[in-house]
Amino acid sequence: MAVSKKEALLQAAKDLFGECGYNETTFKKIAERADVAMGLMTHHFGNKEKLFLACGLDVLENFHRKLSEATSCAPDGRTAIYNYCKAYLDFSIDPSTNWLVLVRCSPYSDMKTSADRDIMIEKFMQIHAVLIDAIKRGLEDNSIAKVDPVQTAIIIVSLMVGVNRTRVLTPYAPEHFYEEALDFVIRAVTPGNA
Amino acid sequence: MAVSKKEALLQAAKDLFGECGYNETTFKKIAERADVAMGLMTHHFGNKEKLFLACGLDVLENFHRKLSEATSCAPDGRTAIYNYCKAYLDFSIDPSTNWLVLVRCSPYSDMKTSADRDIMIEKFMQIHAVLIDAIKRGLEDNSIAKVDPVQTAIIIVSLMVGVNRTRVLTPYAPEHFYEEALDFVIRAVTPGNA
Amino acid sequence: MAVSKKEALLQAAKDLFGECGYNETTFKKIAERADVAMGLMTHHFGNKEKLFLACGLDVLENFHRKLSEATSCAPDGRTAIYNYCKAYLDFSIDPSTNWLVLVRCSPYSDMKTSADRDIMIEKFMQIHAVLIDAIKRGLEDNSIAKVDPVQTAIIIVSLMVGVNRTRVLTPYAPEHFYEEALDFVIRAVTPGNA
Amino acid sequence: MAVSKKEALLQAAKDLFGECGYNETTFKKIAERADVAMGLMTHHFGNKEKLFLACGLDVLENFHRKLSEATSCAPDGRTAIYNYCKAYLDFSIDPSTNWLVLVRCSPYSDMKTSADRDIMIEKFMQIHAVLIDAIKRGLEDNSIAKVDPVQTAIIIVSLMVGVNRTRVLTPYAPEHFYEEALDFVIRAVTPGNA
DNA sequence: GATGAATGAGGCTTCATTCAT
DNA sequence: CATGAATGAAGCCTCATTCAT
Repeated sequence: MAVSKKEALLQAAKDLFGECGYNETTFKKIAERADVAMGLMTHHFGNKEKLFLACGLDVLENFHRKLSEATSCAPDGRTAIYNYCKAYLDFSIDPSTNWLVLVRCSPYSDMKTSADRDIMIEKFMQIHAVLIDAIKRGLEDNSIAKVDPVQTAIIIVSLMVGVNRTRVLTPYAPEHFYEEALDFVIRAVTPGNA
Repeated sequence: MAVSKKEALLQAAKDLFGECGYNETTFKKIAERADVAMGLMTHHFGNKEKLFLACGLDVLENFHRKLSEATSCAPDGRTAIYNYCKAYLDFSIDPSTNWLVLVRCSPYSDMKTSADRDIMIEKFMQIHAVLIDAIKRGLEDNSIAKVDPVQTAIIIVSLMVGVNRTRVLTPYAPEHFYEEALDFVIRAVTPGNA
Repeated sequence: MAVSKKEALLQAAKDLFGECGYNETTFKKIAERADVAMGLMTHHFGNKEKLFLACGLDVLENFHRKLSEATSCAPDGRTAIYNYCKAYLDFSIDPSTNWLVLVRCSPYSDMKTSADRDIMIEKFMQIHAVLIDAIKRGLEDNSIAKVDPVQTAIIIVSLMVGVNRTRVLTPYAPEHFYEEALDFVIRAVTPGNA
Repeated sequence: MAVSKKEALLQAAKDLFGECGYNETTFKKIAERADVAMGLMTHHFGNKEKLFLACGLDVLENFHRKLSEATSCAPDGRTAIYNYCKAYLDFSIDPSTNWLVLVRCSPYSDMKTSADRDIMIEKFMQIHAVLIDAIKRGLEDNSIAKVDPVQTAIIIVSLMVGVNRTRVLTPYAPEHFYEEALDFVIRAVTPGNA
């Protein structure tokens, strides 16, 4: 068998959570798409929330890797920030990443078990950490203005969250919206602008 | 009776949609909190989605009014933009506004009827329009840099969306986060920074 | 309507719990026998355990009334004890009393919620109390031997439990088994036998 | 390996049937406690009911042996009866005997296959037979009153059933309850009391 | 307008049992 | 003998919605 049934299940779940959101994604839909029995889900993942957690973490891990790669190859801090944002936005519109899982489902609302939520929160922290490092690097090599790394990182990530939601959830995003957003970020951190 | 049963119902619904999200908010919970019969819900509002629509529009109308007031009293365009963002963020953390209705429930996921969704989208457009006007004013009175009003408005709103989600849904927001975000916006539109 | 649907539901549940035991009695079976929708069960009784509690208490209340009547009309304590045991055994083989609910289902095993179990335990205590009072009466009017009323009551009830189970659950009970059991009890409490 | 996997399975099953009852005891729980694979269950025992039968018979065989030993060493019939009851009650509160298997699970409700049930019933008959023999012995050596051996045996066993249930399932049993019950039995069979 | 009993489809989950390895 | 992934029927319960009063 090319992929195990467990993998097929996880992929089907990622697809459906991203397409339909948490509540509209039913065990039946997942089982049908993965072509396995319904009971296999609780067998492998325990329950719906744990399955969602597995999906979310899977996406976040790939995301984290992409962001790390993008920043580590940058020649300076400012470029690292740019690369981070670019990688973020690219990832968010690449259908193969199942990014929508994290947009259509809310780790903060759909996960009722606080232990599971904490795992997710921890993973998100790592995403922030990559950007914080990039900003610190920029401060050291003087490629960006003097800003507070943590505050700035969270604002930039928030901007990414916002523009991404605007693009994938609403009809308001104009052409070249992502490019503009990248400009906006760089403008805000470039020395001489503060 | 001070408030009509219909009003009590709408208020209970706004509270619960904001607290629990769309799916976890049931007719029974709403009826109990409003202390009315379940059947009164469909009687007055038709169905759950229409009730949610009524809640969302109610919040959005108050939101729109607040934003309009905030921009109209500004002495110049740049201040209008600042006031807009300030009013946005203030509104979002004022419990009496039931803002969470729009955060915990997604007009894009929870509303299955496209007609209802269109009404909501139209209302959101008006929110954007207020900021676009403020930016145009800033371009005319030269209080801001030369930017594309629509692009910039959507990016700023996206930033508001992002920082708001960070603040009300996650544990990542540091102290003075909203103030920093306001600075970030002003920095990005002030002439000489572009 | 002669009987309300809620009453029909309770009766069907009593019948089925007695016939099939707790686990083999399903919502579907009950709903079908009562000819109502499945959802009406949780609407009226909350959940399966609460429904079972309602059944058990209903049977126990009738039981308690029968035992009280039987003892109160006795001319002396010894007869009161006899009447109690007779009423107990008669009740246990009268199909219209739904006694089997308490034999086929175990209030001690099938009720997972301790609050519910406590309610049941309390009700059983009242059953014991009736016999304790009869024994005390016998001690006062000297119609029985000097025995400890509580100890003796619990042993007699235990005997009732045992002979009842033997009769309704096993194939071992010979003819006139209940009469023999009554003799056995009276023999053990009659003065001059101790 | 000290114990075979089959033995480990049987022991785990006896423990769990006694702790949780028939329905709450799942193959998964048993397999986990015995630390063997689930599939080994059906492999060795066929199905759940057969496994339960094996557990019940195992307990009953030990029980039968204990009762036989207790009566055979008695100097007279009355003592044999006493020893029987004492052994019964001692067995019922010795955790190592897994007696609870026969209390928490009902051979009459939980075994749907009548063939299996018949095997169990037959085994229970042997339990009765031991007491019937003791009573007959008492009639022969005049250590007890003139009673019908079968009737009396079944009543005494019923009493054992009842007091045992009172002790292990309910909170009603007072101190020295078992001693009192033994007295009660002896009082009822001692000559001069009838 | 107002009530809440009644409906029934559908969701998540459990679990004995099978079977390929 | 041993494993545990896989199955699928069935259970309990939820809940928006209807309707007679």
